[in-house]
Amino acid sequence: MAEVIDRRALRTRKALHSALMSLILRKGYEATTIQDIIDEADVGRSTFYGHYTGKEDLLRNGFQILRRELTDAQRAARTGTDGAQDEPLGFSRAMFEHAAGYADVYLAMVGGRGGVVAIGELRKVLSEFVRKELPAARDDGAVSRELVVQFVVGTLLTVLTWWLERRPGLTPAQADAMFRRLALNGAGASIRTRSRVG
Amino acid sequence: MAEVIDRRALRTRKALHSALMSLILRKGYEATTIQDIIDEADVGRSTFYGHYTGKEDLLRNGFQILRRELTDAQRAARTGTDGAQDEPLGFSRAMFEHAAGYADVYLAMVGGRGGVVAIGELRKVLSEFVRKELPAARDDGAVSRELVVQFVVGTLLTVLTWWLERRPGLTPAQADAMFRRLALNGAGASIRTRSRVG
DNA sequence: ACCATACCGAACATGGTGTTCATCATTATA
DNA sequence: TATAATGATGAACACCATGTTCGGTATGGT
Repeated sequence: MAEVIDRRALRTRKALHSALMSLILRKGYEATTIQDIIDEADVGRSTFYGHYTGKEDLLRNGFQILRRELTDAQRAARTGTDGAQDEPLGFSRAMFEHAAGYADVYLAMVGGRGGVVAIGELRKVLSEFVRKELPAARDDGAVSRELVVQFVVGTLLTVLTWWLERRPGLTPAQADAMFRRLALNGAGASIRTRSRVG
Repeated sequence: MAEVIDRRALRTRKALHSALMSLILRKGYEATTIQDIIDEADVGRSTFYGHYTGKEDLLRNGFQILRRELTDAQRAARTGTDGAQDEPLGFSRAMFEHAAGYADVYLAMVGGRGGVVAIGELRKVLSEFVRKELPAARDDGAVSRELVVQFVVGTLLTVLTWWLERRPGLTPAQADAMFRRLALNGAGASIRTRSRVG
């Protein structure tokens, strides 16, 4: 659909996307105006509207790219080191690796800077992956399947945000380990100090 | 600080708060303009700016009220049914009860409708409560204390959102039970269908 | 070299913002 | 009940971002 070929158009779109990222990191999505974007990207006003209907459209468009990249990374990881592929929540490692490579982009999305739109889109993309990873999960009466999906996505975002904002020194593997521990076993072990397991 | 006494001022502030809530539920926080608010509340433009510096200020102000109410509900629950007070995460029950009573307000805050500001403020308030509840949690090398706090708050918001938006029929006690299960034990039991515990 | 097309930039109407001010209404209090 | 204080009103204002249009310019594909 709508194959873009002309170099000029590609140049413009890349400039707009990267301008938006810079501005989100600098002053947040909500506070960023289209005027800011076209100034930062050095692009004419009418040119912007020739490509996108507004800043929300521009942002959403970026997520299509992210989704593609993440899917590819997923596939690569799956075919690469086989063995760890059918672990529960085995998809997360590739995501943390990807986030390490594009830390600035993820940082722009996460933690409020990207506004409701960014978090919403990110949740949507991650939910797809999580659902794919929990195909046969039984819906035990206690906790519904969809709640489990939301819980896992929420935990993923919590660890991701905490990692990028407060412990950027950790390796993707370390962040992933914390995510798996919390998502699979909860925080009980870190909370119950005096009471026993039973 | 700044004791408000005059009935007229109270009337105006209440009208503005309730107008904002209605509008958030109807069209979302971002899309709501100050013009909308003063129209809905039937209040003069200059009157609005006499009380608040903008819509963000109005929203933030509402959270001070929420925090007070929640703290009171907390205290009441603690003195009322003693015995369950020192359970791990024992604060959550009172919160779910409170949310049931003010479902429309919570619904306006949660799930994106309230914008980044609302979620941020809600996180801040809830974080305070969670930190108070985990005073002596040991910082085992695996997962840092602050990450645990963020994880618990995130899980709280996940369950809260899911409850209000998709299962409004459940009782506060049922929602609370799901929260405790996920926060303390994780989703491992709901995910691992074929593999054993070891 | 040609032509399609992407970009430019200025101009425009529209609508929200935040402020000021003179006037009117309501309140607390004597 | 009279009065002084304070809050509410609504119109007017300059300012800025939005989204659209259009004639002219450049760069790209072939």
